[in-house]
Amino acid sequence: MRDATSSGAKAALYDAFATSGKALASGKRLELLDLLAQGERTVDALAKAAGLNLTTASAHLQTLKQAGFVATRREGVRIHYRLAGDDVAQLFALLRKVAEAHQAAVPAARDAYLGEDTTGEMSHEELRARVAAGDVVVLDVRPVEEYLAGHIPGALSIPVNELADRINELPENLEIVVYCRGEYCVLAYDAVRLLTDLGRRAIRLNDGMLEWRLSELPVDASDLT
Amino acid sequence: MRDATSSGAKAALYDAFATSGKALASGKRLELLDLLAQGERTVDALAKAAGLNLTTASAHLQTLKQAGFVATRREGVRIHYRLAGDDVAQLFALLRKVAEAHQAAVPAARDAYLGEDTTGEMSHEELRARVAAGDVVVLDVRPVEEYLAGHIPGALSIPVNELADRINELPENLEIVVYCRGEYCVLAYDAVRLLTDLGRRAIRLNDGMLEWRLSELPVDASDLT
DNA sequence: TGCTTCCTCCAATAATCTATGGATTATTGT
DNA sequence: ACAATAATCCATAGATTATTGGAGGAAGCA
Repeated sequence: MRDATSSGAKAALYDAFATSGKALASGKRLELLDLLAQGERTVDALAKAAGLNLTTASAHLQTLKQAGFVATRREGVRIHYRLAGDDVAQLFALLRKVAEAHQAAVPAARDAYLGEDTTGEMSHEELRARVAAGDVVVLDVRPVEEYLAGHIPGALSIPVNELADRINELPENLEIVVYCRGEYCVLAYDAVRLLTDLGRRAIRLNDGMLEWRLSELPVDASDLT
Repeated sequence: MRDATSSGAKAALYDAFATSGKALASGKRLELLDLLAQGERTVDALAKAAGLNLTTASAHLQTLKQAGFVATRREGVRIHYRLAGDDVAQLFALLRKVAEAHQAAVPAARDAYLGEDTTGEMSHEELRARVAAGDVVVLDVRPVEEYLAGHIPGALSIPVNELADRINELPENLEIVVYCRGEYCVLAYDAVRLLTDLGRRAIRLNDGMLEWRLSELPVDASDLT
């Protein structure tokens, strides 16, 4: 008797966990999570950033909401989505880490997407020392809205697509430490390649904003216009 | 040009992560992961323990293998599956934690499955003190093969379904601290209810074997026959 | 009130996933 | 070589999910 009841309850519990698992079961949704880890966004902005039809993006967001991974906030006519908590970002980061560690296809796909890294990378410990020494400048190459939502204190903001035009904003004599969203974000790779092609000394930061936040390192949020 | 290439590569990378996400997208697979977190098992044993058709279990295990979550070892005619690493157990545990924190359905499903907890639970810190004081006995109520694959040092093994018959193996004067697989494992709940009904003092350990391992607490493995 | 914008809901189709029985492969024992 | 056992592979029916266009609901503004 109890067995019959409890076996249904057992399946219900595992299925509830699986509801959250399902949220991680689509590349598009993971892309949305990656964007949301940078800060809150409207549905429309998310759809554009992820290259999705508005309706499709909305549907994926509903799936994420069912899993409890995102929360919403209405502001006038638009609805802002955000991650429901740091633990969600942590789960997302761990999924990627485990996938990279155990799934042969990931390193290959990673290299194909990010391209070669000719310069290596710098740890945040080293960055702190070099910043203290006045030796480097930190550059955030994400879209401005993500910079505004939270960035490394003291970092300059030049989105990678404006970098060629605005390179004169960067001091010529310092090494440039570039970061973007996270470990698998292509922007910093592209930026470092561009900067070195233009004769600057540039290196990627080991962490993107995602890892930086999860390490509980300090974050500045601007409310610049 | 690079954009066209890289957008395909981008999707490929996210889809590779999603392959691992998909492994978490079915209640049955999560149940298999839960079992595998206790130690390696053959396909047949897993199928029986999870109440699955052998073919279905095999198919789910292939999905887990594709995600890189499990590894196999052949021994004669049978194939033993095991988790590919501690990080997989960690991911599984975090998924459950995040789901419970953010998904309203989980606490309800949890209570429906586990039943009421009338006694509360004991932390592993407290357990250590009580064991040192010779105040308690630790009881593992999982199936014997899981006990053999790894258990808390000094714990007795009486599977919950044999508990009523073998209760005389437990000292009468000590409080009994019961544990099983993990936070959502019903065995310890059932055992504590049974023991208290039979007039013993019994309490659940806060951790199951999953959490115990992940906390890097000491584990004994027997090679009893 | 009517119009616009942003988003969600609904319906339909295509694609994918789950579960299962039967066939196939790998290994062991006779 | 043959039979037996354990597991995977294959084909398929049924269920679930993804995507999209269009309708509908909620604010805000004229």
